[in-house]
Amino acid sequence: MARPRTAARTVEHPDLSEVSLQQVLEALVDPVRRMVVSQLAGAGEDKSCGTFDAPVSLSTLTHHLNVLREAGVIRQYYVGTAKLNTLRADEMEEQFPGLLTAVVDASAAESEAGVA
Amino acid sequence: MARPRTAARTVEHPDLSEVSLQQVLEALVDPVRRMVVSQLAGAGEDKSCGTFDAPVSLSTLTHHLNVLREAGVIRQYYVGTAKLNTLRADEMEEQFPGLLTAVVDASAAESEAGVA
DNA sequence: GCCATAGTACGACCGGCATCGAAACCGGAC
DNA sequence: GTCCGGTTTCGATGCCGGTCGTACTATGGC
Repeated sequence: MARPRTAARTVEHPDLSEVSLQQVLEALVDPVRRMVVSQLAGAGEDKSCGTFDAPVSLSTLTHHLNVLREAGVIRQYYVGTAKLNTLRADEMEEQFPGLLTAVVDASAAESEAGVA
Repeated sequence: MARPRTAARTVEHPDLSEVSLQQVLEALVDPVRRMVVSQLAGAGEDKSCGTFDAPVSLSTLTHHLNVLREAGVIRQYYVGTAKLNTLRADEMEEQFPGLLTAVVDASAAESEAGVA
């Protein structure tokens, strides 16, 4: 595969114009993935794979992160051994106005209600 | 079953406060159901079951309408032999602000782009 | 009463997705 | 070089939801 030795591992990210609404909705419909998105939105900071609080195994979590990345919801990049994740909130807002916000807000509202 | 003979057939609708975000997203993630919602939003008028343009059989369409109703997205009521469907847009907006709008708008934008 | 029309209920089939464990991998620390 | 922690890949499994056909019910018109 002629993998470059010197370059840091890179990750492919779709241009949001190539992502379908269907993909985004499928990405957001899974509760685990919505948890991830919520935690990213709430943290305000990038999180590495291992720092998510999700009731699944690590391999499953990796899968979910892949789905989110392919749907253009998150961006991933390597820093040393860690792989950090960040929301592509601004780009999403441009391509699907209000969508991510609505889901994150509703999700937050719901978990608040659950706590209260 | 002590089914009343004289009363018109009635349909059960959930209170939107009892509907979970999960349910709504699951309802909106299916392309056929999103078609239905888009057509309802676009028509501005109530549509009977048979008037939807969807690539599925009638029984499947009935199933989709049931899912949408149980998710609180649409309201159904009988008029003679017809069963009319209408969006619960206002209530949805209150319970899940911006969500339905974002999906419908994105859906419309996407199909426009497809046509263009 | 009888028929036509509109919609529904039921059961079956099938494909896809979430999930996991185990093994491989990679980069950095020592 | 060697080890380790973090992350990914792979294959297998199991479940859930979309789909359909058919049989059924209900309403309204004749």
